[in-house]
Amino acid sequence: MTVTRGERKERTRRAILDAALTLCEDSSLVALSLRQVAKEVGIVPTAFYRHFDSIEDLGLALVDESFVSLRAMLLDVRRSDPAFDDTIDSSIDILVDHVRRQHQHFQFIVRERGAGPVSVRTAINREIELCQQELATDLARLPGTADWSPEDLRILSALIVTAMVATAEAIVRSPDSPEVEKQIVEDARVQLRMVLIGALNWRSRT
Amino acid sequence: MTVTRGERKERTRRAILDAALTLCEDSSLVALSLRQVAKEVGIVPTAFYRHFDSIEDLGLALVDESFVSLRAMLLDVRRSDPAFDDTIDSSIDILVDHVRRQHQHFQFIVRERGAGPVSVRTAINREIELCQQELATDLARLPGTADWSPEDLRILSALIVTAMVATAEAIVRSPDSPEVEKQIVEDARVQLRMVLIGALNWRSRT
DNA sequence: TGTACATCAGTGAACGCGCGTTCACTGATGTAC
DNA sequence: TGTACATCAGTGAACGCGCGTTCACTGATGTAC
Repeated sequence: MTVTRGERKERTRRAILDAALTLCEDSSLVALSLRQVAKEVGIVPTAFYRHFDSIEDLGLALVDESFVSLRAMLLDVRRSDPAFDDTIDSSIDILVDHVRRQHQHFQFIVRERGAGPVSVRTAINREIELCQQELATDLARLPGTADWSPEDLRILSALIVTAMVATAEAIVRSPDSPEVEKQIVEDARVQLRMVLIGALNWRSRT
Repeated sequence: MTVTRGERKERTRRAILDAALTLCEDSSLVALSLRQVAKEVGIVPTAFYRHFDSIEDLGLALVDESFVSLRAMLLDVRRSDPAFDDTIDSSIDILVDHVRRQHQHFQFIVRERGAGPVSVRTAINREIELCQQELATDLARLPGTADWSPEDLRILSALIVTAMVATAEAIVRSPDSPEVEKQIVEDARVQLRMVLIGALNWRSRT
């Protein structure tokens, strides 16, 4: 006995998750059928139920998994902490690198956030809100934001997250052309600089 | 004869478009069936074909229609042209007013942009790109941007469009609570101010 | 104005297909003794 | 170590249902004379 029953089950579960992510590259979870997933994995449709209650349940598992990889990225960003101006470049580099390597996860998040089953949408939006809050506490440590109100930190954080999500979306959507991607990344750098220049010239009103 | 055959046909077509928009409030076009639409309208499924080739074809018609109302909004924004600081407030007021009144169109655009059939996604992204270009030429007329490069105008325009789309998304997604909406609108104002302050302190490098 | 014919939006039956879900099952893996 | 039993991931047949699409049709509206 080289592999246990538990290991085999875990492998099939993994294959189901991967198949769903792959099938979701072209369309949304709401257009995905249990039978399509089973066929892609190479199991009989009823075997699906040994692992998930429904496609929606599978979707929630994919949300968890996707945010694990996104949080790993945010941890990388937080760890790198050089001089101010480099922070922008290195943060974006880390984002782009993760989007490229985990493009299925990012694509899943950005698409299902608006289009998925209600429970999946809710779960994703809650996670993104948490990311915004974490970013806000990070921003509070930046020089120049000492006297900001929590409100303004929250608003700036939301703006940055929106811009970065849009950047990730653009990369994921763009054809695999290095030039196009380079342009998107360069645009993101400039946008983030504009936002931070605005922020540093911003007078908190409370 | 009070109504002509052409008028009757137009009414049914209108009813199909409205039914599709209503059914798309909860889910995406890719999860919408021809039979659901027909049932909602009160016609037999086959009658659908007198008006559209497919759900995808119907989707493209909805894209056209949605951007007609969005362009009407942009025209309103462009018309109102008072002092600089009021421009932000009045522009956002106009946006919010349109989102509230045409919320089906806005919801359709933001959801199907990422989740719709490929042709629908492509059509929406092309239209949004046009809006960005138009905004860029508007921004060029603002005081302080005279020496900007076309590149930087384009990038700023993209950032503003991203932030406004996110605002529209948040309004459409939020419960019909006046307080929540007020908060979203206030956040959008602050974000736009931050961005423009950043922009005016931005030195174009070409 | 009246009649005979053409148009065409909407009808209703029928089709084959993929769907989610049920159920009793198989046989390899795991466990107790 | 060997045997007898339990577990359970995956099987395969079957179900009723909604799907897109075909086809021949109806009957009110429109047009030509």
